[in-house]
Parts: sequence; C-alpha cells; structure tokens
Amino acid sequence: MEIKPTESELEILQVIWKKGQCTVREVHEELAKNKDAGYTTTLKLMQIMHDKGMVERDTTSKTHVYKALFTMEQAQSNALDKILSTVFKGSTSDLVIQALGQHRASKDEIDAIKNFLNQFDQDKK
Amino acid sequence: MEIKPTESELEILQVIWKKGQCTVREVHEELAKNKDAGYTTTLKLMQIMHDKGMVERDTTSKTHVYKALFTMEQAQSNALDKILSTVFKGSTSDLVIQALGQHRASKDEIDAIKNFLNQFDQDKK
DNA sequence: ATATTTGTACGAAGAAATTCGTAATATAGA
DNA sequence: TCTATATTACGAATTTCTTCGTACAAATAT
Repeated sequence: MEIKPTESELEILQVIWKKGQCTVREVHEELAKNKDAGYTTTLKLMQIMHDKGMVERDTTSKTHVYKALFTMEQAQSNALDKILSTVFKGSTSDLVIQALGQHRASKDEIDAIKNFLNQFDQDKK
Repeated sequence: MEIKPTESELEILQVIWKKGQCTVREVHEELAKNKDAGYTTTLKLMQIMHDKGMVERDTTSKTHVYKALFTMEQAQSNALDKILSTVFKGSTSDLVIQALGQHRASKDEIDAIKNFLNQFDQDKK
C-alpha cells in the first residue's frame, strides 16, 4: 500500500498514533482543541481512511475503534523520501544540515546524533 | 507570503530553480522526460503560480520568462517545518537520525555533518 | 415504554488541484 | 503578403479533499 495521507488525515493519524487506538469521538475531541470542525467531518474522514486501507476498525460494538495500519516511522520514512526528492535534490546531508541549522537541537540531541554517526563510521572503516 | 506549493507546482519549481529562469516550453520539455502531460497543462499551472505570487514573469517578449519568487532553501525550510510537526512530533534529532538511517550517507557527507555538529558544540561550551 | 442522546451511513455541496481543448495573437518562414 | 507555427488566454471538465446536513439505528435514561 502506498502511504500518502492528506493534511487532514495526518492530523487524525497523529491522534491515533498517540493513543494507539481511538474512537471517532476521541479523535474529534482532540482535534477540537486546535481546530473547529464538525463531528461528522471527522467521522467521514476516518471512514474514508478506512476505505483507503489506511486504518482498520473494530465494529464489534456500536462505537467503532480505529487503529492505524502503518506506523509513524513508516510515515516519517515516506515524508523524508518525498521532500528529499522534491526540495533537497536527493541530498541527505543537505537535509540534515538544514534541519540542524534551523531548529537548534539540545546538547543531548546532538550527542545522540553524534553517537549515531560514530556507529556509521565504524561500519565504514 | 506563505510558501506551500502543491505537488505539481514543486515539479515546476524544481526546473526553474535548476535553470534559474525558464520559459513554459523549457519547463514542459523537462517535465515531459518523466511525465506525460500536455503543454497547456504546464502553461496553466505556471499561470496559476503567477496568480498566487509564487513566480514572477517577464512578458516583454511574446514568450514569457518565469523566475521563482522564493528560493529552494526557503522551500526546504518550509518542508522541514511541516514534516517535523506532522510526523516527527517536533523532534529534530528523530528526523536527523531517521534520515541518516534510511539513506546511507557517504563518508564525506558524514564528515560534513560531524563538522557542522562540532561547531554547534563550540557554541554551547 | 418512550424519549433523549450517541453513533454510523451516506449523499451532496464546496473548494482546491489538475488536465485539456479551443480561440486569439504574435512571430517567423515561404 | 500570407501561411504555418508557437505562445498565451481562458473556460470548462475531472478528480481529489474537505465539510456538513440528514436519516436511521442503537444505547441510555426517565
């Protein structure tokens, strides 16, 4: 399956990923904090996501429970591929440097990245 | 101005960024290599981009010449912000590590990133 | 039992993005 | 000149995304 959620679908997926599984109402309440859309709008979107095969749902009880059919990591991977090819000319290092430059990482984060890079080096030597 | 090009607009922008400036035909020829759309489709899209204020054009001669009104770096910055908030929960280090993990960087690239990180460290100490 | 609340299904309208055909205009070549 | 070609303008059809109202069914409360 191809993973290409729309804007609205991503908003919903964020809630589902966070909670693991969700009813429409839970998603809606969460979105309502920052957004202002009707309940049936969220419902419809989640139904469409189900039609597209992005989520599965348990319809045992009246209130359906939704789960994502791909992980946030998969979505991350896809998102990276996409912007790499569209705005970074495929250069991972450009992307990384740009990302680090514009969003100052904390010392801990930088250390984490350095460790990661050192492991890489070991592989290459 | 807000920078939020659509898929098709990005395809066009890539060509414009690469060449610096472009006629519709140049863009179209370039896109035709990987895609299969009519000339007037490209024309229309570029006209819309102009309406949106994403590009400017020189209409002195019959054949108009288009230039981007923002740089690829600005588009990169925007793209990063977007995926950071939508799929990376705002964590730059997650993004960087994910990027490095999935697209093996060359030794040179890794060195470039390390140098970049070391500069950061200096700032922090 | 019956009324109220809660939920899903579904159609349809509106908005945005994409595609293309046709007409009008300008340029270049015979 | 006048014919063919290249280019823009523009309207419209199509598709995808988003939003919502209404109908119906199930659960809950009175």
